[in-house]
Amino acid sequence: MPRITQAQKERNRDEIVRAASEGFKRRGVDGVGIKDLMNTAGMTNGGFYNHFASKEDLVLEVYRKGFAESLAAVDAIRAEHADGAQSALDAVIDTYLTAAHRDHPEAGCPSAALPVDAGRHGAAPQGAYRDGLEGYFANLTELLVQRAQETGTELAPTDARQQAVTMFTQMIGAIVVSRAVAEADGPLADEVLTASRHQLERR
Amino acid sequence: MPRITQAQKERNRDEIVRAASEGFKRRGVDGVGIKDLMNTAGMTNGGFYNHFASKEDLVLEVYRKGFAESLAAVDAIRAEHADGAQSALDAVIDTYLTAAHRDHPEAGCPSAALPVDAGRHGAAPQGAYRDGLEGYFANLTELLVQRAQETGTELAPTDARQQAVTMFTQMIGAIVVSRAVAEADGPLADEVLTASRHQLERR
DNA sequence: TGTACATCAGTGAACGCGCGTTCACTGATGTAC
DNA sequence: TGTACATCAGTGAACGCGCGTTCACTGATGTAC
Repeated sequence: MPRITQAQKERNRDEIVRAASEGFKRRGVDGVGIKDLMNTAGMTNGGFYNHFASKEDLVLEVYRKGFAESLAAVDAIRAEHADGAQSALDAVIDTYLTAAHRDHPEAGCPSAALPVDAGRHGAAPQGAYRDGLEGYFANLTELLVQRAQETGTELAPTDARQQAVTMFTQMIGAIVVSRAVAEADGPLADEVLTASRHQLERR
Repeated sequence: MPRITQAQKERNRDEIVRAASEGFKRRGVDGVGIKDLMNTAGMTNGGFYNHFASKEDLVLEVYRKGFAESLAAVDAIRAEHADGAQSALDAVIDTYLTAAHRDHPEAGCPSAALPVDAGRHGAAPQGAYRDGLEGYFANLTELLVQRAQETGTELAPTDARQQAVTMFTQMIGAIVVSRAVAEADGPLADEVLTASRHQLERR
């Protein structure tokens, strides 16, 4: 059957990255093998190395692409809520801290799905994680500053930054913990999410 | 050389659990093999099954014992700071959100080291994680109620509980994220910890 | 207390298995004329 | 535009390796008398 079109090759590559992104976020980097990945993408194991030098190579690309998509989603929310920073912030929080996000890590934020993996894998993925995290912090800092301007409140830039950092790490913590107990204790998992949502929106 | 004393057998078993606890918290459950574990504990691989039916069995015991120790440490802090709930709370926060805790997961809290592993492993470890988490929530709720009484502040029990939940999930989030970027960006990792520490102590 | 023997904790090689990676092979694509 | 051939993406078996687990073996411990 092969060889195939160059356009098809590109589509295949995208399919591998998509399968890897979902698999890694759901089961962890070590929880998904090349064979699984390639089968999910509609191919067999051997072809993998026509696209990537190694699994680690793919991991790096997944981190990069995952954060780019995730940050694009935040930008989309901001665009939808152009009426004010407050409603944009609430929308980000409400979108992030949902049972849907908890139950579908494969479609969710890499920050929440891969923090422990990032700490354990090589330097390159960790750098990508760092960059993505900074993107979130910067985004949220902007929104906090904007909100302060809109309401005429005083807010020093360093305070805005600090609030953004605590806000996002709290959101990550809530999702991670909620996922950890989701199967064992659904109500507790829900409580963790709603508690953080209420507390963050009351600020 | 074998057979050995019953007391020695018990000591060997403890040594395996200790090695496993440190290994699992540092490298994840899948990151440490039986051979590693047994060598660290001063034995060879085969003897493992004189103590445990399977690796999963050991995992469960590590979760249980890890949380028990971790909660005992919180109790010790409370005992040391009998002068007031405020100082006890601050001491818990200050102990939890340190670079030392971030850099030494093997000696730290299982809640922060294993949340993602817990979400992915069997039902039994997840139940142990849930129980440990509830222990922390209950402990912090008590401290918050006590503080309210001491300062004569109004605090509904449900509010105390919610504050305890957000407090602890935020602490977990801060440690997890700080660890994720520690090697790639030390200053950012420190910022994450101090931001949460300041925000939690200002409440 | 002393002796004879059954028990069983630790040993380390071996098991089957799945992993990441390699490789000879294939045949349709892309290219040169 | 048509033909001849080099390219190379996908195939799937095979590689070495480390995993969790099993097992025959060992010899000191614990026990029965």
